[in-house]
Amino acid sequence: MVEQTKERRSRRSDGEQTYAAILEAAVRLASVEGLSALTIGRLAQDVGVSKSGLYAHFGSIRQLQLDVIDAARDIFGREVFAPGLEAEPGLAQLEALCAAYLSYIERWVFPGGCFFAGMLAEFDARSGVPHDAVSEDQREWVNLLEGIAREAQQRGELRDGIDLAQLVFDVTAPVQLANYYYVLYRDGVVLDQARASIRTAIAAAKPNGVKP
Amino acid sequence: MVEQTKERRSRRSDGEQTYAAILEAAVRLASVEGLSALTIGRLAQDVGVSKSGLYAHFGSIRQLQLDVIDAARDIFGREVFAPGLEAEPGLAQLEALCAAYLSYIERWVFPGGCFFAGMLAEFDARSGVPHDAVSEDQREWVNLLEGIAREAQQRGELRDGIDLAQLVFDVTAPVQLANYYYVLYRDGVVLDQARASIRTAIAAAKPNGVKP
DNA sequence: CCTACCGATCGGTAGG
DNA sequence: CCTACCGATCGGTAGG
Repeated sequence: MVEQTKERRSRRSDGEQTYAAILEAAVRLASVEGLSALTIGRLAQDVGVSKSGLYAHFGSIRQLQLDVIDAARDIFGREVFAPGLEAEPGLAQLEALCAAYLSYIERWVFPGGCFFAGMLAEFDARSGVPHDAVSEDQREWVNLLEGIAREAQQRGELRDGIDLAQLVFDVTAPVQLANYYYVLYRDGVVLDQARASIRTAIAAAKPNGVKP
Repeated sequence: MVEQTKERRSRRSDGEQTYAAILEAAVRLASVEGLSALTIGRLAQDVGVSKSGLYAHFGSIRQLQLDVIDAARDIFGREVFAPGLEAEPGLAQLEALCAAYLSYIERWVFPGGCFFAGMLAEFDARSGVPHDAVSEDQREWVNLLEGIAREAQQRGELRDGIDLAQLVFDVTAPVQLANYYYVLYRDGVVLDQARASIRTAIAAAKPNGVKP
């Protein structure tokens, strides 16, 4: 009896399935127009439910925004962190993470480009919960990359006296700019420019690399 | 008589003065919260006029947005282009423009960081008039810098076979990321990282510089 | 999950 | 420049 009920419900619009469908639509909308442009009314119309239907799932627009951020984090983890971290720890992993990021941009995982690059620009100058979430997410990226750079250093893959934070900045800047310009112009040249920039920064960090 | 009338009007809220005050408030609001967050009602309350008072000046929210963009362009020209272009044509000018940009960020010319970096992220994925304006403004920046790099090349300041577009990308990426991170964390370290990044890129472009 | 509703605010207009 | 208004949409709630 119980199983039958479950089956019947999941064949239609099961609660979880609806929730996932709503979140996916919300993430896509927020990635293109910003989290601030995400309204209950528009989203309800997009998904084909009533406004109060959305309130049953999220309770408030703030909670919806938080759930959207969490959903985007899952996607980023799956599409960038996971493949990037499969590489050998050390410089190879730093390169792999940058490559995974550029691939994620190139494959239009989000229709508006990197969700978190969008959030960064949308909330950097404001205060509040989304600003703090952006702040944490950027710290997480930088801290992860600095940890990987430190691992590379301990493995002797870096020349003496290198500034790890500077190295992370030097690979983050090109991937970030590539994201905005790729979305704006939809021209892959900028991805190649970012790749060249990263190659140069990593080559310059190696012991036998050119010293600036 | 005419002069007296002019004087009396300018002592109060002259039309031009009101227009300028409205635009300044609008530019500041848009720089922090985005051009999409700029509403007639909020702006009217901020400035202390009625909504229809704003319509007398701008006619529509779209026109207000265009006027805001134009006002921001003037400020950018005065604060970045003008001081940057005072340097000697060639590599010195490329360096000076980047330095002027970072100074403009550091001095909080706009309370939300670089107005056009904000616009880039807000409208890169949308279509419409603001998107096209963003597109033109970014092209203008890149074209100006590429022209300066070409001038440097003709003066023999660059090594053979250098990719001018790549050089421009390599100095634009750090200033762009520095803007977002400086607004987010309000920590000048990121400005120094951008300066170091630019120094390296320009040094590597010189004939006697290190070749990657 | 739905319909039906709330006050507030949106862009914009009429008339002065 | 103002008051007074328009229909549409906002986030959210009541009651089912």
